[in-house]
Amino acid sequence: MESEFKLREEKPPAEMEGCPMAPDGVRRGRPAAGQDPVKRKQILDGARRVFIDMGFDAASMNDITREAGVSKGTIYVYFANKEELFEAIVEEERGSIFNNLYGALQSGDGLRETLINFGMALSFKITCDKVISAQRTVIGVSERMPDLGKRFYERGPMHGHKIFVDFLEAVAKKGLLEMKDISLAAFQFTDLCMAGLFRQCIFAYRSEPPSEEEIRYVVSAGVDLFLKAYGTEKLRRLMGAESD
Amino acid sequence: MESEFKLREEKPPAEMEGCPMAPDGVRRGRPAAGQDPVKRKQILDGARRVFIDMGFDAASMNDITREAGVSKGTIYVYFANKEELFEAIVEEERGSIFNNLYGALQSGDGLRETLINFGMALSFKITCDKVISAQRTVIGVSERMPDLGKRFYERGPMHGHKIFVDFLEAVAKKGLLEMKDISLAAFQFTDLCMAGLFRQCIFAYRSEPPSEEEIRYVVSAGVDLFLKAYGTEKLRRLMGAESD
Amino acid sequence: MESEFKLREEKPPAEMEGCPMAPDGVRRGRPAAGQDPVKRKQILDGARRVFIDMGFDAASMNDITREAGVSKGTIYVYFANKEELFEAIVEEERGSIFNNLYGALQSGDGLRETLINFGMALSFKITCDKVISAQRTVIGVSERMPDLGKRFYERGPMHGHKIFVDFLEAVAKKGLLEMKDISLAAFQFTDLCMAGLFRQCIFAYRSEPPSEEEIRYVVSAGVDLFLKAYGTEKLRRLMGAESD
Amino acid sequence: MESEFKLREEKPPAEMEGCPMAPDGVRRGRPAAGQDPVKRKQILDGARRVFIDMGFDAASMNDITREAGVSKGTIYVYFANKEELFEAIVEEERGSIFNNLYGALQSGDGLRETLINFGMALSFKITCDKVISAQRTVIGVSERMPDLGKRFYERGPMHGHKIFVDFLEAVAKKGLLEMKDISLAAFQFTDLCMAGLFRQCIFAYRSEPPSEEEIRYVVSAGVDLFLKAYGTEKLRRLMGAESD
DNA sequence: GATGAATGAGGGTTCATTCAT
DNA sequence: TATGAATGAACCCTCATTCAT
Repeated sequence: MESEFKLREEKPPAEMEGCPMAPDGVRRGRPAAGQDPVKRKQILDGARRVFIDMGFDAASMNDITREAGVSKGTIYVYFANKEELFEAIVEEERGSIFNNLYGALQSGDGLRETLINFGMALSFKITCDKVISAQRTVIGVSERMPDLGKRFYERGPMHGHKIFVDFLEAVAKKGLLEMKDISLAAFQFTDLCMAGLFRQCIFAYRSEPPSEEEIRYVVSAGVDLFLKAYGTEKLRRLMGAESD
Repeated sequence: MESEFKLREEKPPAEMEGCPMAPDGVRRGRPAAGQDPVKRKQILDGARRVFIDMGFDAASMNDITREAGVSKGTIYVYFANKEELFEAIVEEERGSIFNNLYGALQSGDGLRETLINFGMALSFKITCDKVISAQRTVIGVSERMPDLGKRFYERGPMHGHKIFVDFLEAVAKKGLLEMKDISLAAFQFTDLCMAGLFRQCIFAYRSEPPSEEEIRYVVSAGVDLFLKAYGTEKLRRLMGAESD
Repeated sequence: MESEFKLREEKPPAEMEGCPMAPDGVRRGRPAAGQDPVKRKQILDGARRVFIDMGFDAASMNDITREAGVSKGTIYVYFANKEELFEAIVEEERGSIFNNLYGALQSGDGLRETLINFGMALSFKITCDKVISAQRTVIGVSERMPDLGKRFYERGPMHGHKIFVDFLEAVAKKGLLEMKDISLAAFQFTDLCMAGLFRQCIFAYRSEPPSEEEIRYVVSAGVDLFLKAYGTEKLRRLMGAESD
Repeated sequence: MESEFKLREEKPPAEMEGCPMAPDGVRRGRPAAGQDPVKRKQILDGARRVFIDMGFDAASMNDITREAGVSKGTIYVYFANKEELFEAIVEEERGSIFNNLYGALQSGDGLRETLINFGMALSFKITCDKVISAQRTVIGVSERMPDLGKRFYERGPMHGHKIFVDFLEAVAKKGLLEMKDISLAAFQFTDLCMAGLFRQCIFAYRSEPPSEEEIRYVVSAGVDLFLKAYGTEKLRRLMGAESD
């Protein structure tokens, strides 16, 4: 991503002399082959829709061409082949799903409220239609492209897991939680927040994503269970005071 | 091919009723079109390997032909088209995964031991290579064939869920557990038993399935959490006595 | 055809000993392979429907199997291959179309009436749905199987043509008609009787065969033309007397 | 391939309007998908040979590919499927057969000569090898694609029929012919001109098309019959004067 | 640099024919 | 003898990729 902008600032290679360039040194006119970020975005936007709706194999480059509104040849300038384009899409999706998912952990609210907010944000995201489709697409190819799935999980859920582990550690330090295995506790928490929901959505057992109320219900129950199991006496005192 | 004769003497499966059969009850002669269970198994076995390795779209009927060792035309005698063959595979897989998964609930053991045994059986099954591959295959098509995914979940995980709910209800009646929402508690339990594992496996973050020790560790922690949250005073007394 | 009956009377070959045979020497039970006229008829009846409805190429042996109610193998006992079966059908159809078509020429009626009756029988036959379909089927393969088309025409229309020529010759001898080229006159007559109709039907320009009134109208006009051109003074006198 | 450039400078056919075109009116660059008239012609030429030689069903797209010298995919850029390609061929053939067939009616010659010339042109055309093959092809599918056959007849023979009816009407107005039913008379005329020939050719009873002499013989006889039946006294006077 | 027409291998499916039963 | 399951070539059509324009 950065390289796009970096390249703009490099001195143009010799064969580019004669290319239109304004006196301010900013190149106008055509970007180098495969370097126009607008076109790249156009391609990715079209490809995302197609790949996520149909899956990797059922998506055809023609479909993508049509959806993106660019020519076949152009796609192959920006991406070596279907697979690389797909990988770029997956990378992008991962970002758009998991970035900004952990902000809830930084509110200064009480622990229970924070956990509920975080749990809901997580559960909402993971079970919403768009994201379920994207995950299906990734899972669908993970047998043949395990590295792709692995990278998706590593930079997505696993990255978030670490953030959450840090959060729990901080809370533990404050003496509000007591967990023998914080990483495991973190996994337990996230899975409690989606109890039953993730698999129901990913297998299309549910045709609609869970409602906000349902998510709140499941997350609340999960948080309660979590706090009952890992909350310290100190936490209980604090919360008792709070609710008074 | 030789196995044909061996198998021929087995009891014919239920769906063969109505086929020509000699008075002695042993079927003679050639089975009806699409009815030879040996050939059918051959096809299903080949197709299973191919579908589960490659996914529905990437699997070609030629691959299946080759893998099954039958001719292209023969497959179309037994199955109307690729999709029906796929559905048969999914149905079969579902059966082989989820049947006999809930026997652990019927041991007369103590509650904790029973839950651990059940949780381990479940977690083992769901995260083993074969089953992960199968689930990927189903998930991969659930966008375009939601009914297939739905049926898989309904007759697989959801069916098991109900069995487990019945179990929990019985235990609750004995006064050992106290749950406001038994169904939710059941989902929490199963997800706690696979805490983190399912998604790590399904996304190929792990290249190996979890070891028995790891599963035991996760399940034990999950059971403890569950019992701490839902166990009654009576249960605690019983367990205390037990562990003395 | 005759061989069927002949074979019945032959001494059964050695390997037939033990076959059921009544004391009167007439074999009961199974006819020799490919010799049972009932089965043959069954096959031909099924094949006729299929071939005539779909044409040679679009007809599948499976369709015929189903329509005839006999097994694939049996068909190949009676007919070496699809083409031979087709030829048998065409032969049969030819017979059923053109046999008994020339009886009208033997009525003792007056010439005009006889010609009208004959023309109508001809025109009716050639333009009725069943026969149009059959002719399309034959014409459709006449490029690739010219002999088949040739034989159809030769033994069908051409045979009838000769009968009609004989008729016209007899009439000419009676001094009622005077034709320089009787064969040409015969062709002219038959084509006048179907003026426009044949091609309209064969190309499906008409979706319905012509009605009896239409045929009568066309045939009457054709006969009038024909008689005006080839009728002698004697004929005119006779007909004048008749209509008085 | 070289011819491409030669032809490129021809006036583009009507259906090319809207294609990118330089201000000088000469189209530059590559034609749009399915729009290159050279390639289209190449495909049609190949397909025509194959379809007309083998009939619709027996013709394979591979055969056409080979005959046309273009790749399979290319055909499908120009034509949606086999049937549409076939329809295009039939349409083309119809045009090439029936266009310019009625010019003979506009010579200023005497009636008899005009009719003979027209009748011969018609008879020649309809019975020549190429056209017989084409008609067989159309007839062969008219059972399953009646609309195609209907359109062929409507825009071909039926269109010509109307032109001929107009001609006869004009002649009748001049008092040279007297026909109660001009349309029927027109059909009678055309069928007299091919008396016996059309069916003999279409059924492959004749392996060779009729010679010019034969056609002249049949047509002359047909015209004579026609004029004898429908000619007025005035016509006879005119013709008598002419032949003196 | 961008285009999209062209490619031809390979997709799912059907078919005439054979031959073990 | 009659059967119909099995065959595998060939069917129509789609596809990722290339390269002349």
